Amino acid sequence: MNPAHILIVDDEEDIRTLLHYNLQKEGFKVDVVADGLACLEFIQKEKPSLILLDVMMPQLDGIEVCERIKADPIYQDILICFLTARNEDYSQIAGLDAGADDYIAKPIKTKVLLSRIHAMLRRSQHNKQAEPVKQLFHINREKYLLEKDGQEIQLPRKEFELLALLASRPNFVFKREQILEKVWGTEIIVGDRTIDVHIRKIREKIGEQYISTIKGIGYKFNE
Amino acid sequence: MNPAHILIVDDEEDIRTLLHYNLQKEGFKVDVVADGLACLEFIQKEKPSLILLDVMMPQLDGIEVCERIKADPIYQDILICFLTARNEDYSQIAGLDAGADDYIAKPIKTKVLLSRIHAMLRRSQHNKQAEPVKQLFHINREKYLLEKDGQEIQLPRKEFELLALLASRPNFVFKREQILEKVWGTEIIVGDRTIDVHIRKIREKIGEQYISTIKGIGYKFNE
DNA sequence: CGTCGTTTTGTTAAATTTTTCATAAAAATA
DNA sequence: TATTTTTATGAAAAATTTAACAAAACGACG
Repeated sequence: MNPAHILIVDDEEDIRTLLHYNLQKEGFKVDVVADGLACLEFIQKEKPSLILLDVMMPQLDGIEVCERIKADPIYQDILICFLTARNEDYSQIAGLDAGADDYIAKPIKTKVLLSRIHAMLRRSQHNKQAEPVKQLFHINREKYLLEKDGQEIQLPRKEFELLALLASRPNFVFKREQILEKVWGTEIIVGDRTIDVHIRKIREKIGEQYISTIKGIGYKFNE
Repeated sequence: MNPAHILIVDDEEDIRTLLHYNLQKEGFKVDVVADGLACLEFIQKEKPSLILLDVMMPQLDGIEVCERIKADPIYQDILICFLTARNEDYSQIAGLDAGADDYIAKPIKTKVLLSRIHAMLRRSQHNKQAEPVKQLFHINREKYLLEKDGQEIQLPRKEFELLALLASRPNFVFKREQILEKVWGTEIIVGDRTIDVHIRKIREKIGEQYISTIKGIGYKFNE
């Protein structure tokens, strides 16, 4: 099993360095960003298993970031752990209500940190095991291609993004608006037929059975 | 949904009283025992949703109790939250490694306590939904389908919305106007027969027994 | 500048969903 | 019981939504 991927978000240089060092030593894949906005940008490219999120940050605070992340179905399964100053009781409350999975009070003790991280990962592991775990279908973001029973299938960018979105949550029905927002963004306006056409092209390439239409709602990727 | 059932385990009279009072006020079903052994005996008779477990107790300490509980598969899904003195880092670690789901440091602040309890319950709620069908009837909004004794039933949009509305409050009689307002909205005007027809289609798909007609008023979903 | 692959749009056809209507059946009321 | 009101049913019309196709617009690249 791959090592868990942890993203550290904190505005203080010292903390970033300390956490980075300790977590890497423990064998985790670690990335670091300095503020909330960078965090949101990061997860669009890569999806970490867990985010250590400082609450008190300039610009966009941790609570806000957490709410935005948890609001998006694609990111539901990213674990979020707040880092809070010891007496910020309010933050603790708001944070957990914002959907965080845990929080750790500063100053951070390494042993506690590691223990709680392991506990969180174990918990989420537990949840995942309930789901069927077969993947004969793998989206390779780096090479921009799709690996399906050994063969590699090339897809143009938009088709790739669309398929990647659907496949990111098998069986979840993505509404057309959601698809437009995720794949095209809010600025670019394209007609409704555009989605259909891309779906058809994808179906031509990977087979009909993987994507089904939910009429009046949208599309979903079948497990 | 029934209120969560919480068991308090602490050897200090004051703490027991305080927690009991606050949790009961919040609407939980609360029970109290004074030591680890009593706790183990209690859960053989009744299965609480969550145990607040003091770590430092004479005879059998919290860690030990926790390990024993989590060792038994029947009790896996009981949430355990430790109550620990603020600086017992060792306990925190050992406790989480023993399988606890969270811990709260003493002195306990009521707001923090409640928030964390709610967070834990919410998490476990979440997990349960991921698990294979427990309820024999579940409206799955994400997959946009109905799960009934293991099988998944697809419904067109209007039928789905209508069923979801009725099922959202079993045994509650929805008036026709209410149904129109909720499912169709106030702008769209449709004839009265439309509701009947949809009800019929739903009945065809899920069986007669789930929806009954209250003549002159509306419909209800039977539990 | 032209070519090629990608992306978007518009049109028409097909499929499905939603609504209406006429009539039968059931229940409530007088 | 007769009458009235309300709901169930079946069939068909209307509306909506998606698929399929063809063609235009776009963009990268030699």
